[in-house]
Amino acid sequence: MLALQSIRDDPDAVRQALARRHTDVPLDEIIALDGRWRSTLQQVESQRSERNALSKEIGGLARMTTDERVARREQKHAAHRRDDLVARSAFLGEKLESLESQLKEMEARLRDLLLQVPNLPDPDVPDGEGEEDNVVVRQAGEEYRDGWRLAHWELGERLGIIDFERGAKLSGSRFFVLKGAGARLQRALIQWMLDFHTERGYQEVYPPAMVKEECMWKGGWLPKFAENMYHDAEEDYWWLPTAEVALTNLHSDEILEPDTLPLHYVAYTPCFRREKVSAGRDVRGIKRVHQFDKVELYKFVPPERSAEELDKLVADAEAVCRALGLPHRVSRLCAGELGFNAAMSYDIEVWAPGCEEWLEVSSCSSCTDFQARRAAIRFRRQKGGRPEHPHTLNGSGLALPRTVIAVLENYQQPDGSVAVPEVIRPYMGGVDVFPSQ
RNA sequence: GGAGGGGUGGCAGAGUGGUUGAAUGCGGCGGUCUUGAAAACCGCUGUCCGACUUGUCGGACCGGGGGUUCGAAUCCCUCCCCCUCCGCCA
Repeated sequence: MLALQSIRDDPDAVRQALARRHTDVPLDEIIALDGRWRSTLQQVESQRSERNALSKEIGGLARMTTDERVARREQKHAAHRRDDLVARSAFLGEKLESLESQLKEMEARLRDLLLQVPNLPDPDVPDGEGEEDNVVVRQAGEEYRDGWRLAHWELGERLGIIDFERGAKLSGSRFFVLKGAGARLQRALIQWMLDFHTERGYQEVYPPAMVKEECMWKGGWLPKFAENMYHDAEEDYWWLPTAEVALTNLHSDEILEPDTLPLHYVAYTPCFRREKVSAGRDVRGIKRVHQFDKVELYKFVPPERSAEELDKLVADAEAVCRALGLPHRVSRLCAGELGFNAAMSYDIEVWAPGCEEWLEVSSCSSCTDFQARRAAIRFRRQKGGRPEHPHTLNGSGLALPRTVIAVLENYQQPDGSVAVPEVIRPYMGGVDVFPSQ
């Protein structure tokens, strides 16, 4: 959520920044409504102030009428005056009631509008509308093709480690079953990644996989992505589309004490997405599925450190690719490609030489104070200091099924077997190759 | 799922429907005293919103929402959460 104050201060700057996203935002309605809201608020508050003063006086008079020490005559006088004030207060109350209900309506509408506005792109984000405008900032390894490599769906089936038919039998399309060494490989990757990031200073977190609807609003996933998430029909449970939601909300409605920032978290969770928006795309293989696992990195940092921390976050995700020996590239997203919460993002893609495409395995973003404001997360620099909103950053480190794809396709041997990356072997119980069947 | 108990400031804990943003204690910050520290004493010590002379004024907040009333932390309804006991269960 943007600060209303920043829109008031410089509406044109906000308008121009949002225009770079190429989406419609109800900014004019917000500005107009805010003006009406403030003038109504002033009326309401001055009337409340008047009523409070009357109440105080009524209270004093009421006490006089029952006080034995007060003369009969004066009690009578006080009672009259009290009745008079009560009548005035009642009249005031009626006027207030209608103003207050107007005010409430405006507040609800204003909030509703404000929640639809995405974050402002950082000035350093390149212009552009689509994927083709993203800027590759560095690449390690080649986008190689050598003819004989199988795509993971074929390779996985031949090795007996990915079972699409049974996945579909259990749950339908876009579900899969991993077996034997495949299941083991994914588990090994998860465990290795958690250890990897923990050693680099992230604290491991195991959050719930279902959260309240409120968390989706606070995390910036509602209202925009309602179509893409699963939720319980009877109870207020929403399945995580990413651990990011849980991690954002870890500190919602909190004021963090001095010296608690920065906070670096790493969480492994399953993630659930409807993929309604992408219906028909990537239906083969395990690239785009309804349930997948992900190791997520998340940071809460003081605003002045977010740029530096974003670079480090990207570096940490890249380090995973490097350690696994996967060809990868990093690109800075253009303004039109930024997610709703993000002010700046880098995507990390690994090369999959079997299906011959770049796979997005991580998207690292700075959400500036946007999520923190939505979720009411604040911190103090010193004891008793003014609370401020921290910046929040998130990124995958990495998304699993796609990493599994990349490992299988990059490490397959001409004889049909698949080697296990060096760093993963200790987690595979000594297995260093999946033999061809 | 059944029965009962409870949600008040950073914590503990008061609070007959009317000068209660809220007693008191602890903690924290500042000061006096002291060579220094402790003790003692004194003062300060929440969050959000609005207005403008930017320092002050006003408003809101006692789990959430609604109601009664001239006026609600206090009364009523409803929801949520926590605790205890019983049942069930990985």
